[in-house]
Amino acid sequence: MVSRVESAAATRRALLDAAAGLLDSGGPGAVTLRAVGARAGVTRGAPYRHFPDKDSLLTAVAAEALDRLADQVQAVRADPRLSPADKLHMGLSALMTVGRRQPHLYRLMFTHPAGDPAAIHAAKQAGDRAMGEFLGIVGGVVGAEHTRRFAPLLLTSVHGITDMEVNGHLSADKWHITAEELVTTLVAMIDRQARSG
Amino acid sequence: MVSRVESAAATRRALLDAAAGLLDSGGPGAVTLRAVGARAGVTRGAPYRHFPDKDSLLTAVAAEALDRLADQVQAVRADPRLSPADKLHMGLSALMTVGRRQPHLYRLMFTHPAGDPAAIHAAKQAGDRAMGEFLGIVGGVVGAEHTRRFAPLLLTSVHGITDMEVNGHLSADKWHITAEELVTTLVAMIDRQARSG
DNA sequence: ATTCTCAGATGACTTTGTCACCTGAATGAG
DNA sequence: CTCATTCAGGTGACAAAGTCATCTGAGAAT
Repeated sequence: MVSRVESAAATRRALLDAAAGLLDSGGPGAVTLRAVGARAGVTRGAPYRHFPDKDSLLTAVAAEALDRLADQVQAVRADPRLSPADKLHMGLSALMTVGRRQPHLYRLMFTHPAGDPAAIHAAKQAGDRAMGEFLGIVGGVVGAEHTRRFAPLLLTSVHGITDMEVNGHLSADKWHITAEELVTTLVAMIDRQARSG
Repeated sequence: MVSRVESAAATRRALLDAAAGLLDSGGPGAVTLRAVGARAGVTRGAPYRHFPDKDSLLTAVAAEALDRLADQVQAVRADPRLSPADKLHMGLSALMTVGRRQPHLYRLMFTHPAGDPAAIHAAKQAGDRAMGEFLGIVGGVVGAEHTRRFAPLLLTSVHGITDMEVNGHLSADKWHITAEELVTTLVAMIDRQARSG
């Protein structure tokens, strides 16, 4: 026996999963409310019982992805078995992995959120949390006094590297370098800079 | 008296300008073929005489923007009055300026091009040219032997900084740092690194 | 037991991309 | 100069998709 709220929660979950699945497999163009509904086992109008509009649904998907990322980074940060350098590497890898495995979702995560204010706020909240976790990890490597300067640089740069790769602008043919090499170089440079002055 | 080809070329030009204008002022959602046609002084079906589909039109807009960027960077690179450091600064500024003044266009430029193969090819071509100019400028600063390593890093990083700023993920409130500071730090680091090791 | 609430279904409207077809003017052959 | 041709552009039509008004039936509250 399923209570009404349980059923509603399950549908909401199914809608989010359906939207994320369609986004992954077919890109933004494949995410239609009709397809989302069908995949979630409901009809085209049902999503409006859970989200004010399509944008809000997409933004909720982005918020969940950012939350998952924040969780991952938090877990890495809290793992006492890892060295600060390893934490940094794993944290950055987590970000790049999203870009590689779910390029459309990655784009959604870093696009200005749209939809109703509540959804937008949730996405920003999740993004801020993810960023906060990254800041903590970077701080463990370069020291608190350098965090303000280097953490944002590291994050934006790795995002740029990932974004360019995701969009096919990092073809190995022409650049003769991989995303990993770029990140390694960057981290080494920042590490050295923070150490020496 | 306007020959037929002149008229057609003018319409094509008007369509591209209209699409770019709508993109700038209203975002991707405002770019409908009907609106583009109206703004260009033709009707909804006319664009199909010049572009196979909407994606190809957008890709052509992106290609032109990339070409303009390449021209700008080329001009900077060729200016004998500028020092290598100034060229680098101006080249990177040109990129960031596009992001700030035309955020939607900027996104379009760095998104995987869609549409018919010819349009896609043109966009890639323009992108490659812009990249080549940047490579040249960076090479003038860090030396040819370091270009392969640092030019892509610089470009992807500055793109990431710009993209994050454009999408509102660089709020000064939380990061306590500006895009300019990030770029300055990055350039200084790379410069130092290339000089010493 | 009755009424209420709300998730979900359905029909309808609007916008938009796209295509088939039509039209008139510039062009090129004779 | 005349006429057939080519092609940019207009028009009608259709399907897909977002959105809303309305309806319905099953759980929840009284």
